[in-house]
Amino acid sequence: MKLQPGQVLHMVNELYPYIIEFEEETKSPGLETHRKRKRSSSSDSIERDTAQVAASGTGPEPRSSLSQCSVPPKKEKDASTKKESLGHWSQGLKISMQDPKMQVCKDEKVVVIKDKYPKARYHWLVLPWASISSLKAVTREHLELLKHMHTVGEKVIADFAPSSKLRFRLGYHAIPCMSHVHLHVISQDFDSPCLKNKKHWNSFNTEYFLESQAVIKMVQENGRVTVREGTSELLKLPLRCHECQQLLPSMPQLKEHLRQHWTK
DNA sequence: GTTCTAGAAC
DNA sequence: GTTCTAGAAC
Repeated sequence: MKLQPGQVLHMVNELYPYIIEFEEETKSPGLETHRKRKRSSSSDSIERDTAQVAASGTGPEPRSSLSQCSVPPKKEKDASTKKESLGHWSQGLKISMQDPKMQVCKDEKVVVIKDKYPKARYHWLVLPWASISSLKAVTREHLELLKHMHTVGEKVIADFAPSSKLRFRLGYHAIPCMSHVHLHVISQDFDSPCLKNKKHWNSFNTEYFLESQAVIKMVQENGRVTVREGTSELLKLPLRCHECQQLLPSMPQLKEHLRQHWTK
């Protein structure tokens, strides 16, 4: 949907059934900082506006206005079948990273959030503000950004993990499910109820997990990130302990085995 | 990415 | 009979 000049978009907090996204404009890079500033200030004004709308609009007949807002018209079928652009799960990071409640820390280039389903005691994601869909889209232009993401990842460990012998790894999934480039910063205890299956395990404990340093080196030398053929098959490999290489026959047994490596 | 669950594996 | 995995989700 496209707003026409002068058209007014009314939204009511918590009641509006759609997610509002502002499409990235592909203009000259010189306008970038200006655009960013403009967007953040406009979102401020949107929050104020919606507060006013909600206060005045829900006064006399809250029930009727609520039902009007929350029931989407059925003819909007094409919006959901379109492309995976709006509320699709794979776009979840784009929404989480904008949510101040999710943000662990941020600077002018990146934001850090906690993984919504952490696979270890400490599991953060470092995301660039710039919209980079995946590692496939990464070029030498992003080299400094990748280095910065790594630095911020290490800073988060220093600032938020208790000073202990807890080991961390920083890296990317070779074939991520979620859109928007994100650096995993994950402690090596793998002590988490969200760690449930072979895919979870192997995505962090095979070559499916690309070390941040290796990715940086690859971009430095080749100008892009290439993923080996058959990488998706790595997720089906047998379960092997990352500390002692022992093979475990099932996830419950792997999780039980991992306990013995925890520092007590 | 997760949830759910049929049926394989034990 | 119970545990566990792996594939569908409209």
